[in-house]
Amino acid sequence: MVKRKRGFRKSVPTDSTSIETANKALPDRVDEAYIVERIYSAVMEHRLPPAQKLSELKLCEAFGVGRMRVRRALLLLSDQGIVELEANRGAFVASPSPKEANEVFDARMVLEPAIARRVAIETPPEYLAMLRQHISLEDEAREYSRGADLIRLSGEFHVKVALASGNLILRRVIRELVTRSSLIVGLFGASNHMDCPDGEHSDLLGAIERGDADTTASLMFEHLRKIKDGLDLAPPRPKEGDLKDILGLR
Amino acid sequence: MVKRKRGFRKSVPTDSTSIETANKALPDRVDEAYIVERIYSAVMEHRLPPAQKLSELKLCEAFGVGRMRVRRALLLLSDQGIVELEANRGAFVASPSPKEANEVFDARMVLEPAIARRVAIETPPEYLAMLRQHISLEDEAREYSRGADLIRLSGEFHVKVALASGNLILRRVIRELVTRSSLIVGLFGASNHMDCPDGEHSDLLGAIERGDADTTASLMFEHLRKIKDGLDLAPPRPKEGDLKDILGLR
DNA sequence: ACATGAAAAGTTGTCAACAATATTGATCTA
DNA sequence: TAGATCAATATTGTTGACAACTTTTCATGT
Repeated sequence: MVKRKRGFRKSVPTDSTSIETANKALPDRVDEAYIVERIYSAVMEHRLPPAQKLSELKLCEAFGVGRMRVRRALLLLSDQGIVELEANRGAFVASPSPKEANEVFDARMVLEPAIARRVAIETPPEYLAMLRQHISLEDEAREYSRGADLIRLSGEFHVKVALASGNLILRRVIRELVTRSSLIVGLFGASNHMDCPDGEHSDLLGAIERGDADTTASLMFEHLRKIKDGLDLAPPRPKEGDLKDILGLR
Repeated sequence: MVKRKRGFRKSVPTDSTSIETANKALPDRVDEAYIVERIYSAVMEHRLPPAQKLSELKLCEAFGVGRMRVRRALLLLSDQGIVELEANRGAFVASPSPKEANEVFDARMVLEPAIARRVAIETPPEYLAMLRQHISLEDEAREYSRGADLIRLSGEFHVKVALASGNLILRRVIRELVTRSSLIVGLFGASNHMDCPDGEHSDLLGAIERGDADTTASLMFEHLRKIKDGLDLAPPRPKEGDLKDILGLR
């Protein structure tokens, strides 16, 4: 993405923030890509809620970098729809409208079945092992009711399926959509949070392993449809101008 | 993408560059998105060749903006694989390796048939009209042997098919891949440049109009395969270490 | 108490100067 | 002449200061 050669971070703050919760040791060289990755992760784990303000100063302190790095990272994130930049107001975690949410899931329902079909047709065995292992992680998280992990793992499964195509472009596209979906589920997720219904990932992998392309594709499609149907996208959140309607003053 | 409110460009140079060849009037507000769009276009029209140096100073003069804007635009472009940033050396139009070229076309052959199928199943009529009109533009360019236009139009057709899904996310994904393909064709295009063979776009649209989803998908797949087969991706360009091999000094 | 509006504080946007690195070109040597 | 060395030049990377804008605070008047 962006190459660089030398340099040192200047100050490693010891306090933890909502992004650096894990308090991992920062890498020697913190570049834009690293900041983007961490924010990606935080969104996937629902640690960064939609509309959360991302102050430049706070991010600078959290990552121990100058403002330039942070601004570049935020620009990249905004280009991917994870962050929204408002002029002179700063950066906020994106808060997709129902319309955008629809678009994201619509896109996933077109793309992911095609990718899954392709994976079913031809996959290096090491990827199959990876997917099996991933599902066992999900089972574990479910068994011990570790909700946060389960949310993240459910999303990551879809990214790993795309990765199993061996094509990093496909992985990137799906990863972007999955991350946005994570925000959407956080916003519109119904009470009964069946984000990724229990056995479905396993069924899907079964079809892949059998090389059953058609079943794989339709399982993926239905899987996504179920997730989407589990959302409450009905009421387009009111905009400023709708105040009269809301107050019944028409 | 990025919002802003007020401001003026400061100086509008009158000279034309390889990017601003058309010498269009610059918009009142030149933001990153505009610069990105113009470079996109220039790549699609093969006016910017692979490995072309994109000097910050030249771009600043061409667009009449400060260095910051240019750098941000270049960062976005590099994130999309259109531009490569080398530390302390600057920005260059990307020059995909055969491996990357393969990955791009591989991704397209997975994604585009799925998108086209979806378009065949359900498309607003205004989009169908748009596609028909586009094809007539292609015919015209072919008839009058306007090669540059034909190249650009051939790529744009694929973007418009994605747009016909009504989903801007899908359009964006395909646009990125088509632009990269344009670089690839420029690099590896065979002598007999059958970039997008004559009647194929028309056949494809026919299947879409009939609502024949399966035929649409397979026509798109075969169409892309033909383009890819028309490339000469065989010899992975030698890297530094291979010099001995090349010179037969093993 | 409430609303209004002005000042203050805080945050983001922009720019210009400087530092670090790469490139060019001249000079010298074999 | 070819190659190497080193200074001069040009380009990119980074930083800090300042300008523009937003938000908050607080005083004032009704």
